[in-house]
Amino acid sequence: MDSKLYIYNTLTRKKELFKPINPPFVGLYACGPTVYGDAHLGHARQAVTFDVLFRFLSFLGYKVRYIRNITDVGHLESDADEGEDKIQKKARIEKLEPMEVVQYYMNRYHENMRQLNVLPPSIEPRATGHIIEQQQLIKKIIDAGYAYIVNGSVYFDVMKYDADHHYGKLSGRKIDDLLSNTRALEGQSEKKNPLDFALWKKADPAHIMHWPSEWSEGYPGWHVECSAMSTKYLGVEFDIHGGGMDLLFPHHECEIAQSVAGYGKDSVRYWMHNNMITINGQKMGRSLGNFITLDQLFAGNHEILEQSYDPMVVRLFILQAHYRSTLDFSNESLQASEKGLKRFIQAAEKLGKIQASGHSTLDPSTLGKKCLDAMNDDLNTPVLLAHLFEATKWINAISAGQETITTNDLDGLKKIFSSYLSAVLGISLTGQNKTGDNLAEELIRSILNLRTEAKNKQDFALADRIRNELNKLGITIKDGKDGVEWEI
RNA sequence: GGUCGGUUUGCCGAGUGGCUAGGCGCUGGUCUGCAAAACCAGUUACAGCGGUUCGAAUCCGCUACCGACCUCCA
Repeated sequence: MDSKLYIYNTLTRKKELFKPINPPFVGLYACGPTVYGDAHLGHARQAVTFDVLFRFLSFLGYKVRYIRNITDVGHLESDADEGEDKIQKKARIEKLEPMEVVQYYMNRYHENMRQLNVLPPSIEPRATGHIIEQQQLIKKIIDAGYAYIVNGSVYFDVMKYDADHHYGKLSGRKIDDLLSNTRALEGQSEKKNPLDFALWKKADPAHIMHWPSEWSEGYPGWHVECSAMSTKYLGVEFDIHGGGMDLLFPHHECEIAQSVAGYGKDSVRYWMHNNMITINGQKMGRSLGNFITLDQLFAGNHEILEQSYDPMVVRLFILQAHYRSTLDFSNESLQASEKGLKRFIQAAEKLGKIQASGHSTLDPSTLGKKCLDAMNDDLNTPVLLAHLFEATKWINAISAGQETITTNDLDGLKKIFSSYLSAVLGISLTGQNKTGDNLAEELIRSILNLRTEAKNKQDFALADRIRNELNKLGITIKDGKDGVEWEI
């Protein structure tokens, strides 16, 4: 395994040569969603980013164990470890079991991932299924002296930890700065210090999800699940841990502290963080309420969407930017990606029909290396795509008879398309660019446009005929002052 | 306020001390009954001001603006 993959390590703020701890095995962990709402574009970016990493490592020949968790308990709504569990809140509002909420949104998440051609991870552990592992880790941290118990809750002692190690080394924070910036809730906190975070919380009587423990009937804190589950399946030390940049602090910082405190060493070799999707220059986020869900995107069902977008279009849109840059949502950009995808699909079709010749007028021999170099450079998917677009230009030229290619070179070209575009980037080129539903909608829309034209020409006989024909199919037409509406 | 990051051609978005990123759009062309589609060609920018350098969009400094994190968030 002699790869030259460089990845940007948030811990060192540098691109580093990737060396697995136990080649050819690679352990990869990425923070998945908290399932209390539909997945949005930001979740798609996280999932696609680490899916591509998973695919590329596998492509390079590594045996990758990819863990992507589902958070189904434990994240509270407000700061200072107070407030209501989000899943519980949803359950209370909708009169469901918390596990029903979890199952519902998890199913929908999986469906969205399938649509985006995101491969299932090797293991998808859930926090509620690893309460014991979390308790074991908490116990280790207590035994090591880095946690204290108050009224049945267990808190991580950040000051004590920082005295021995360095709390803030991932996010570049200093404990003094953090302290001067905490919005401390004076008085009622059980914590010794506002920076301390909960490892285990005693459940108040209204709390639905709780488990027995030696400290109290309660539930695990925000950050333990990832530390417990990653090390359970990947070992105390593993290769890569990823997630969104917004998890960098405090979530991942706390994970490091927990590992060092509990296991006596850092668990993670390479920390990777994908950047945010922005909308009008501002971060898209659940808490900001400015997000577009994937279902809305795929259906065109949101006021700022001019049309629906195929999941593959969304995937290509995401991959046309580097994962560490912010990516701004706009209809124009998505539409540009839609055209680009079409270009790839048509090139792939042509590629299957090209006849080889005695000699090549183009030299595709270096293309494979360029593609590999792009990916090796911290997963530079936009550059890889640029090379692949270059290849489509060649394919078009060969197809038009302007250039010729040998069987050998043709095979090479085909191989590059299938390995990089399909296998590594996960762009599916089946040509099923539109779902059946979207196609039907567009057919109806174009028929209605014909009718509008007829009406404009005073050809009411034709216009009425179209309406009657559609009526027979159960489609009702409603002429309004803002245009034609229809429903089935 | 602290920490970090960004400012690239009409839009999105890579990149690098000297050589065309790419996609979309636009313009022109090929094709075509017309149109569309498709294809081909053209479209050379790097916030401002200083500095380092033979040479900087690329390194350094300052200024302006934008954003992220510091509270749950992918």
